[in-house]
Amino acid sequence: MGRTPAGETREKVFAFVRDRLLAGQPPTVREVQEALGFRAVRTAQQHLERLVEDGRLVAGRHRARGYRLPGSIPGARTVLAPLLGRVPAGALDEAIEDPDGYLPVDARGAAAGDLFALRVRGESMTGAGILPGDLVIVRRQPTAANGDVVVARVGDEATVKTFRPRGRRVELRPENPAFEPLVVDAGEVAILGKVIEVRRILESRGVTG
Amino acid sequence: MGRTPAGETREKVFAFVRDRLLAGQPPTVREVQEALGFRAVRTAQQHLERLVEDGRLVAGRHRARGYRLPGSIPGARTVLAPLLGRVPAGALDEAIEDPDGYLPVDARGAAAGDLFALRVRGESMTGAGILPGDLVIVRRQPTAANGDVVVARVGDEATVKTFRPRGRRVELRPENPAFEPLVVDAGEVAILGKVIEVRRILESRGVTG
DNA sequence: TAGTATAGCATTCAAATGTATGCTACATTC
DNA sequence: GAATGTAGCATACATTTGAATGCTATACTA
Repeated sequence: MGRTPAGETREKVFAFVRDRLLAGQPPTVREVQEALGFRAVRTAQQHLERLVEDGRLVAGRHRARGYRLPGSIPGARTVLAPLLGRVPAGALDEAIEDPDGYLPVDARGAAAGDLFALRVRGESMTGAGILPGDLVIVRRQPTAANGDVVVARVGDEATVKTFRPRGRRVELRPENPAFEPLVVDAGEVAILGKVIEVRRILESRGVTG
Repeated sequence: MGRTPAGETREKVFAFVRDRLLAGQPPTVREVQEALGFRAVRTAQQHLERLVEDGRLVAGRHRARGYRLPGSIPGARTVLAPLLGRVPAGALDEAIEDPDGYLPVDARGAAAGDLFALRVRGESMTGAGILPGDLVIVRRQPTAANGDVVVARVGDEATVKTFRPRGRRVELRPENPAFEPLVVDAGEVAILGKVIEVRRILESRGVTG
């Protein structure tokens, strides 16, 4: 097999490895070989070595699937957040054990296990551009700042609302004039987490799972 | 070392593996062993086997770091869509070479290279829940169906609008009464793609770059 | 008390996988 | 045209890593 123009193949190698890494599937050298159509392992290996030399990849020595992107916690940028079918009445951990699927999320600044996703029901947040059926990505945290959009549980029901502390009480404010704010004692509301992203799927592709 | 209460250790094993998988770092059997403090590889291995039997994990045969969460093949359907800083006047491909970053997208039903992302400017689509600053995930396609939200280019400007064919003309309709629909000859408008997803980042985490 | 299932340990084997050696061929440069 | 750098191939080797064999000990149950 003849050679290809300078640098061209290497870009393809890098793109392949990068995509696999960001997708959470570190490739083996032989997977790179196969993906690029090389007949020799060594060829893929050399491309990877060059990418490491150029500082575009870093290699873990003798580690299976050991290539990583530099300057990043190994592969940790994109994580899969479990999509919970319903907000559980009990512990959140239990619901996470049996998700409806997973959403790929850029987790920069959030720990892997701290994220989950919910499907929004009702029109109480349409004023904030959160429509029924939208998916919210939530970072688990027990408190929130004034104005944060949070997932909170009052009694057995969990809702998405804007968080407004009112002294010893808490206002959970819908962003829709047709709905009434809910004001309860701080002790009666449990903050499950903060909404860090909203997604709307316009064309059904389902979710991974 | 004596035994621990039934099931307790297995839960820890599962939690460890799940967290590692969701973080994009599939563990080896020996990493599980070390993390749980087992003195024998076999012990970790057996726990993993049981988790597979119970259907809580799936194992790739003889694959290094081959354990996965069932029903989700992490990354297999997740691709990275390039985020274009501006809609290019010229060919889309050129802009894709130099993106502002990447967004992880569940690509079920779409080829990897067919997706890109744009940041929405202006308030012309607020009625459809698309706010300024939102990110739209776009699948490249030259045509669209009536009612699709599309990215279209008229002259040098690209906009996000609802697509309404009007015979030989095309109506690009904003979803905001404060804006006027744009009606032009079909020849004057180029459909760059269809918006298949809308995202809003409520807490700055940047985008994968 | 015997029986069974679970938890764990020590060790070995085999497959997967990273790494190295040596070679040919093409393109560019001097 | 020789030198040099890049691209690619075939193969061998070493480490990592998944999988297997056999054993001991504890808890629970019939």
